[in-house]
Amino acid sequence: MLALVDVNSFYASCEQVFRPDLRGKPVVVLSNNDGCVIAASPEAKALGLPMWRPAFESLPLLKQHGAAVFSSNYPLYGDMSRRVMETLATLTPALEVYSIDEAFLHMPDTASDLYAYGRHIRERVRQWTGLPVGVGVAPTKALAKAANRAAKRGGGDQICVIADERARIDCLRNMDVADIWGIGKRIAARLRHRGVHTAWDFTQLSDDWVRRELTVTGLRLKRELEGAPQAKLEIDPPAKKMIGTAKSFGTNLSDKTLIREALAWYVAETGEKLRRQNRLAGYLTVFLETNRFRPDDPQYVNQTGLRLPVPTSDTPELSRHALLAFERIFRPGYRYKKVGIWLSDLTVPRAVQQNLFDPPAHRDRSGTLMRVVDRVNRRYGKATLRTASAGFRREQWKLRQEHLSPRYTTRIDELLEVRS
DNA sequence: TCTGGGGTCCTAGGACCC
DNA sequence: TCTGGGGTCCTAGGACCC
Repeated sequence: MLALVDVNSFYASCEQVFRPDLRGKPVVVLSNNDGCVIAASPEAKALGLPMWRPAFESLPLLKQHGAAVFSSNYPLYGDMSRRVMETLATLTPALEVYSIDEAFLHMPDTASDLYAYGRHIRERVRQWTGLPVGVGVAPTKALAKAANRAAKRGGGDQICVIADERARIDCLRNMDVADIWGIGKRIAARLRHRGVHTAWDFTQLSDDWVRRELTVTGLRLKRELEGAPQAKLEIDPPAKKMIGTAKSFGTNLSDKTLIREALAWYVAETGEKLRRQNRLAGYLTVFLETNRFRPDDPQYVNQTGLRLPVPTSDTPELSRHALLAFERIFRPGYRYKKVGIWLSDLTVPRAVQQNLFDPPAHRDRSGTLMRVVDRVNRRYGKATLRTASAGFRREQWKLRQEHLSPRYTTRIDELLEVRS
C-alpha cells in the first residue's frame, strides 16, 4: 500500500509556523511578482477567494477581513519542505518526493492498522515541523491521490484509506472527473461532453476509446484507478531534462538593453543550477513575450533555440549564445513582460565529445572560474560576481515582493526573535 | 498600476540521412 | 497506371502537474 502525504495550504502554513499570532486567522501567499493568490489558510479560503485570481482583485476583500498577506518566500518553503521530507523518511522504507509539499511513501509491512499509521504520520510531522498534513492510502498512486483528496473533503482527521473494492468505488463515485490526477480542464470538458461526470464514470469507459482519445497516458490512468499499479515510486529522483529560468518583470519593458540585462541575469542563475546538478547543456532556448493580459497592447511571442558548439556550463559562454539567440527574436516597439532561457540536452561532464579546436585545458580553466564564482555568490549573496552583461539596473526590472517574510531557517541574521 | 515559475510527457510533421 | 523503407533530429503544439 502507498500513501500520498501532502501539507495543507503549504505556503500559508509555513508562514504561520513562525507567526503564532496568525494561527487560526486568514493568511494568503502570493505568487512571484505578487501576482496572484496561490495559497490560503482555511480561514482565508472560507472568505471565498479563488486561487489564481490577480492579487489586486482580491486584496480589498482580504484587507477588509484583516487577512495577512505574504509574498512567496521560496528559501523558507524549500527548507521547510526538506524538514517534512526528512521526517517522512523516518516513517517509511521508501519515499518519493513528488513536489515541494507532497510525497508518496510505502506503508511499512508492520503497519497492520493503516488508518492508525496515517494518524501517526500526521502527528509526527506536526510535532517535528509544526505543519499539518493530509494522508491518502491506497494500492496505486492515482488512487492514493484520490484518497488524499477525499481526506481533505472529509474535514475530519485528514486521513482516508482505500483498502477494499467498496472503499474504492465509494471514493471514485464521489469524485468529480476534473479532480482526477492527470485530468486537466481541457480533457475534463471533453469528458463531460460525453456524459462522464465522476471518476467512477471515467473508469467505465472502454479502453479503446480512452487509448484513442487520451493517448497511453489516459489509459495508464484508467488502470491505476481500477487498482492496477502502472508506476512505481521513484526513490532516486530522475535527472532533469531541462533547466531554465523565466520570470516576469516588475513592469513591462520596451528598452532592449534592460531586457538583455535581465536575460543575462537569468542565464547566470540557470548556469548555477546546472553546475549544482553537475550537468552540461548541449542546447539552449531563449524566449520572449509581451503581456497577454493586455489585449489592447500589440502582442508578440517568440522563441528560438541553438545547439552549443560543445556542451558547457560556463556562464559567460552560455550568455554569449543566449544574447545571440535573443538578437534573432527581439523586435522593437513592443512592451515586453517576460524573457526566459531553457537549457536542454543535458549531459554529465565526463561524457562530453571534445572539440578539436577548443582543447580541454581551456575548459578546465572555465570550471575553476565558475567554482570560484559560485562560492563567492553563495557566501556574499546572489550575483555578487556576475558578467557585465547582467548590468547594474536590476531595480528597473526585478520582480515585486512587497510582503516578504524573513528567511527564518536559512539566514542567521533573519532568525526569529523571541522577547520575554 | 497590478495576472507565476519550473517542469514532464505525447503527438505530428518536415527535413534530411542511407 | 505504377514511384521504398527505415531511421534521426528538430520544431511546434497540446496537455498536464505542483
